[in-house]
Amino acid sequence: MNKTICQLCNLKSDAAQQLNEAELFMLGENCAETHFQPGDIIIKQDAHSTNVAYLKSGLVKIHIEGSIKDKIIKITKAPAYICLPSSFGDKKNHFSATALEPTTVCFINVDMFKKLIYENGDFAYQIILDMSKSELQNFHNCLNNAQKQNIGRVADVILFFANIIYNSNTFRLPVTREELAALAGISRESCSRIFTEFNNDKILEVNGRQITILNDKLLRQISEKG
Amino acid sequence: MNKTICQLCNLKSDAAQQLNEAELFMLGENCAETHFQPGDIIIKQDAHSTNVAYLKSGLVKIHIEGSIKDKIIKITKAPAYICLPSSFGDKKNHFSATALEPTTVCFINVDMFKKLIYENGDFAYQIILDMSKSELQNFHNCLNNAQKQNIGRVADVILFFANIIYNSNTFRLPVTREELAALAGISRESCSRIFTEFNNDKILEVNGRQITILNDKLLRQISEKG
DNA sequence: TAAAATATGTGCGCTATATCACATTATAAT
DNA sequence: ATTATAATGTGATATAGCGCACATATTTTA
Repeated sequence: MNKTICQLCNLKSDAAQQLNEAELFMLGENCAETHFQPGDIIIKQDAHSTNVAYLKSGLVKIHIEGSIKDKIIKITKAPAYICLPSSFGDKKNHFSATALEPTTVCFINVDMFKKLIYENGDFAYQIILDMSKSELQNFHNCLNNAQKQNIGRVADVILFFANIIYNSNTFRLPVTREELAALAGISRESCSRIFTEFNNDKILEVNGRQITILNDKLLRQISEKG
Repeated sequence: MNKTICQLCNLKSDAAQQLNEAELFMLGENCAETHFQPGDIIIKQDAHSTNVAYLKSGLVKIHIEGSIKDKIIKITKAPAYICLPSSFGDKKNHFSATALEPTTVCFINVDMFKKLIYENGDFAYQIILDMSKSELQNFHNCLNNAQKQNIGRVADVILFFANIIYNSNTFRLPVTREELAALAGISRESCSRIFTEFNNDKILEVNGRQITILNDKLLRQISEKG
């Protein structure tokens, strides 16, 4: 396992910022930094999980492979631990994670991670805080998808990219229409039609994957009303 | 705040079982045991959250009040911490919790709870383990609801009561048809029709809320196929 | 640069399911 | 016991959105 120098890292997680020099050294000794290109699989569903994955930089999709279609659970940007719950308990990956942009991941030995939880209360608390926020976010997503109709879901996804991922009203989608549909939980065709509609109604300017939000207010209304 | 004697409690959570005498004493000093009857509100959505809620005995529904309809997120039986993620971070209840059966809840001061996380690594680790399992379960539920059609969702809910809650093929539903529909994410009418169908097809014997599973195998198939 | 493979757009019919309307039956309140 | 209230069942209707089929455009590979 390639060793990493965590002490010098300026992209530490909130939790790792609670660690002292000695703990950071230990962490580095049990940590492997790996780079991924778009499309590379970072975590493979159903595989044995022996490491905690910390997303140091980049963007990934968390997805689950069904019999036919792939369902995208969520899109996560750095910094974040990904698929943390899979690392505990049954030690099996419940989901896959695939890079959408060039991405750096630190794989941390799960026993070392546990040791840090046991020995550093501040670290443990930060992990719990992270998991709490993540879980509430997930619930929010699930409910949105459960209650809204297609147009609202697509509006949601666009606002998510604009506000959470890129902090800009102009951005290039990191996913295909098919993936966007899988994230919104709708069919590719419906997704396509809604993009056309948004473009015609001057809510978006759509140029392939290049998106500009023209009518933010209306888009929000659509997202809220469902 | 009524004091509780946690040392003598034989319904301790996995986490609390990691505590020593002194810690259990402290816990008891910052803990109020309260009883609820079916229909009683245990946690109110949007209210300020100052306590962690431990479900010592009984059964509750976790739900979110929409503008018109109520969506039931999940049903949780004792022993379990409920709405834990709401207690951290923004300290606001994101969901409501309502008793479905006579229920006992221990409200634990959140600062005491944090203190235990900071000071006892085994306690912290158990909490993380609990949250991990709970989150994976939630994901599973969300995905089911996202991908299955109505008949599969209803089959799911019935199997959930039989296998997870009551461990029996004969049981009395603790919820109305309307609530069951809100849990499955479908309309009351559709739910009603599916019950009739299951009864006609001799998959279930339905007598109001009294349910007997007659054809477990078929019910599982329906649940899996969606 | 050509060819193959993906990705995307769009018309059309079908079906699952929500919703309305109302009858009927339980349950709670007086 | 009797009324009021809530819960449940069921027919009829409307429609959102899926899936198919195929055209077109874009990207990748050879």
